[in-house]
Amino acid sequence: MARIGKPKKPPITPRKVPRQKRAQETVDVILEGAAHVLRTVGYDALTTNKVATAAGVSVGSLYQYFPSKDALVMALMLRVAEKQHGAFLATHGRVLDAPIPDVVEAVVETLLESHASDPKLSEVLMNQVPRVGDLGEVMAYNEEKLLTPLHAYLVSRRADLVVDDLRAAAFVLTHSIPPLLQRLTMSRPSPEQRRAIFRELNGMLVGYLTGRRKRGSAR
Amino acid sequence: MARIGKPKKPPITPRKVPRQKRAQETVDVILEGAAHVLRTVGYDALTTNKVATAAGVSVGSLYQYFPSKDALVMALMLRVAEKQHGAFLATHGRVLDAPIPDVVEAVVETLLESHASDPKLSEVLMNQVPRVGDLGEVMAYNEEKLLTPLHAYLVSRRADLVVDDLRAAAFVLTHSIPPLLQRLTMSRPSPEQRRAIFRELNGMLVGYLTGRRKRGSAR
Amino acid sequence: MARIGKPKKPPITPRKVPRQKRAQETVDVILEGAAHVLRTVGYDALTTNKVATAAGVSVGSLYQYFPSKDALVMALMLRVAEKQHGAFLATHGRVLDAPIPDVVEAVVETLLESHASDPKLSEVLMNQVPRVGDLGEVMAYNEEKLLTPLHAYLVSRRADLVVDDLRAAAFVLTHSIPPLLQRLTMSRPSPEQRRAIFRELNGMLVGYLTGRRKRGSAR
Amino acid sequence: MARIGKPKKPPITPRKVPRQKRAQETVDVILEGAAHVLRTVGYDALTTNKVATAAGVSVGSLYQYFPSKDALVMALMLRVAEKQHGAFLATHGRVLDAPIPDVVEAVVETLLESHASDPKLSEVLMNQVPRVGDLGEVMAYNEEKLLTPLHAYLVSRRADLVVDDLRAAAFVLTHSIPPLLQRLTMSRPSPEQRRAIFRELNGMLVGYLTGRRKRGSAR
DNA sequence: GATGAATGAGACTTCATTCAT
DNA sequence: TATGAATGAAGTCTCATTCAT
Repeated sequence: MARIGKPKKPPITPRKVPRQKRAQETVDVILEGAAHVLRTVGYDALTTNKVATAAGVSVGSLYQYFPSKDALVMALMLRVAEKQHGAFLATHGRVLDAPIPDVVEAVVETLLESHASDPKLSEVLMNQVPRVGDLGEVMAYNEEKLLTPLHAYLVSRRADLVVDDLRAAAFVLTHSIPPLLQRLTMSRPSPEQRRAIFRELNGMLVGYLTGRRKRGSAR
Repeated sequence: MARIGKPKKPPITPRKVPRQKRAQETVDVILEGAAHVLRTVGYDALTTNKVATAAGVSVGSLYQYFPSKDALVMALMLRVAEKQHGAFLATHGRVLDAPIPDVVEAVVETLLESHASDPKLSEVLMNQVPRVGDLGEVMAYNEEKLLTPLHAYLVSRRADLVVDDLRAAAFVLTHSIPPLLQRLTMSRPSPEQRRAIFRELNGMLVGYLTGRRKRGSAR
Repeated sequence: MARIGKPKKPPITPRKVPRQKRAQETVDVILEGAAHVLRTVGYDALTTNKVATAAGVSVGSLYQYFPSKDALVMALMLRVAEKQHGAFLATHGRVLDAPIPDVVEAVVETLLESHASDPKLSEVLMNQVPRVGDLGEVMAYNEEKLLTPLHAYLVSRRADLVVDDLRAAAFVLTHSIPPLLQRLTMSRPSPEQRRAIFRELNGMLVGYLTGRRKRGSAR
Repeated sequence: MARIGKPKKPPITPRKVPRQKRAQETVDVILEGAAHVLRTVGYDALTTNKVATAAGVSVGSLYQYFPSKDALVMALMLRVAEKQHGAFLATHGRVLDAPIPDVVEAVVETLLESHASDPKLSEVLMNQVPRVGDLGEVMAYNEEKLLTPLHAYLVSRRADLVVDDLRAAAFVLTHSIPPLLQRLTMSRPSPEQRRAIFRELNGMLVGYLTGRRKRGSAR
């Protein structure tokens, strides 16, 4: 009575790289459709047919480029993450040599804004997509992406910091700030609340890194 | 692994409150079955039939006590959260009057341990259960539970703190520390790594709250 | 660009052995439905939904007992083959000690009739079911079933035979007669044609085995 | 492996007769592609796209020459059958006047070898292609092709035969020998087994036709 | 109350065929 | 004429939930 396990999820890597312009457009259109469906009905209720309809293409076309529902969602996640990471790197690069409090403020602001630019999509991606299998790996990978440049930055500014273990510090920052900002966005705060929390967070980080509570404060 | 949109969205409150001992036992057995299935195959592959089998009861009996799959998972989540919250409250109550660094250390330790007691189940519950609908509300509610006692605590120790906005501070702490600890557990760190990160986190929190980097440090 | 092969056909062994009377009835009803669909539209156009409808049950019930379309067809093939084999064994047993020409005639007659009793189903089973994978193995197995008793019979009557290599003879007979009879049935011969061919075949076999063309012929 | 009922049942005759050399080459290339795919993955997994890829042309081009998948497979079957029939006719013509045992041996040998030249393709064609609709007709037609020359031969040698009903005899021979040889090839026999079976078969046929067990045997 | 067989909507995915470029 | 992207009907199979026994 051979009982056979679940039949191997379909692959998740893109099925074919679009070569023609039309094909690339189709891919874009599908991803936009996926984003729309995700925002509208969430991950669980997303179906490949809904996405195809929303994108104005046939399911067949969708499967031409994405071998499975999860491959589609993954591609969208990667695209979003790339955009967010790009924003982070840009800001980070711009303020590299600024005083630490300015860096903290700019970076936190940027991270916050990357959720805010498409809050519903971010929320769904963070809260509804199950962190399992390939999807889970991609999410973990996306979160880890902050770690390396952050650690490098801490090292480069070591002289200005009071932190003992830079690697551990990078871990703490990488894994506590983004979730916090995500929950902040989710909680739809009033502008005052937002500002207050933003200020507290900045204060905590600056104090943690430099030992000083505030810009120029000698306490 | 087709996740199917629930057809009718049945009620989510327990169908009947078990009054008799045997009934309560059945409920326990079912919840243990659910926990087992969750640990074993994850949320997506959990089916009510698997749970019933794991629990050694029939699906029919399961539906006698839980009107839907979500009600079942929710009940389990509540039970786990209650246990974790109880541990938090116990620790918190025990150290109420201790020096702040001791409180921080004790509480962080407790939170960390509540994942460690059943890591696989915690992981699945945190990472795979979609935060949507009733389930999402329960999860948000569980996370928020920390906020009130934490805020009350900050108020009670206001004199010892350098924090400006206690409510905002409570928000920051409530929503950054648990995710961090969850990710720490997930990353299966070596004991040294774990200790280092633990130390950094404590340092950050104590510094943030008291303005002093370390216990007794005057810096 | 990982290209992944076909996603492992679902298992083909029965999913559960029916324990209750109702369940056994359902299984029977489903197999009858499958036979009906096979006769009506053939293997290629058989769908699990059509079978379920024809059987008056839901697809779900079908999948409760047969994990895939091919498992269903296979179960039916086994059932049919068993019946045919039973008929063969009965006849064979009955005439064991009769003169060889009588045995040949009786056995050929029986084999021919087992196609004739449900010619359309036999035809579909023989001609449309692809002999691949598990299905192919079952078909080969069914064909081979004749070999063993036939060989045993030849051995037991060795004294009366002029055949050199009994094993090779069994192979030749096993693999030439059934296909011939199947094609005979398929060709919807007139009774005279049928009788003529039947006579030729018997003549060929008796001559081959005994060296004599006809019953009592000394030629 | 969903076999999908063809929606519209398009015509099955070649869409255009290739007049130009280049077109004929394309047709050849496509048929070779089809043969390759058949050998490699079998009939069920054959898709027009796979064939086109294997042939190095586009699907569009394939449909330029073959109006449907079945037309394509049919064309290939006809081509193979023609080759096999040609070999049979050649041998048959060559030994027309030889002693019957020589004819039997030569013809059986030739038939056996026509499977052996491309065994995998033969196997797929015989075992996996459903004998339905046009495809079924072509296969039946291919099998029948032997009947006419065989009957003519028997008539021409009537004087040397002990057979009563030449038409019935032709039917028996036509429909029993090829399937037997096909199963012999399929069973991958050792050379000895092959020879033994070959000998038995020849013995049976010669005995049947001439009444003598062996070449020159007076028995 | 318990059991577990039955239900059936609906998800995912494939692939023969078409047609704009 | 060749190309290959697009189409979409249709098939297989799952699983939350019900209900007769």
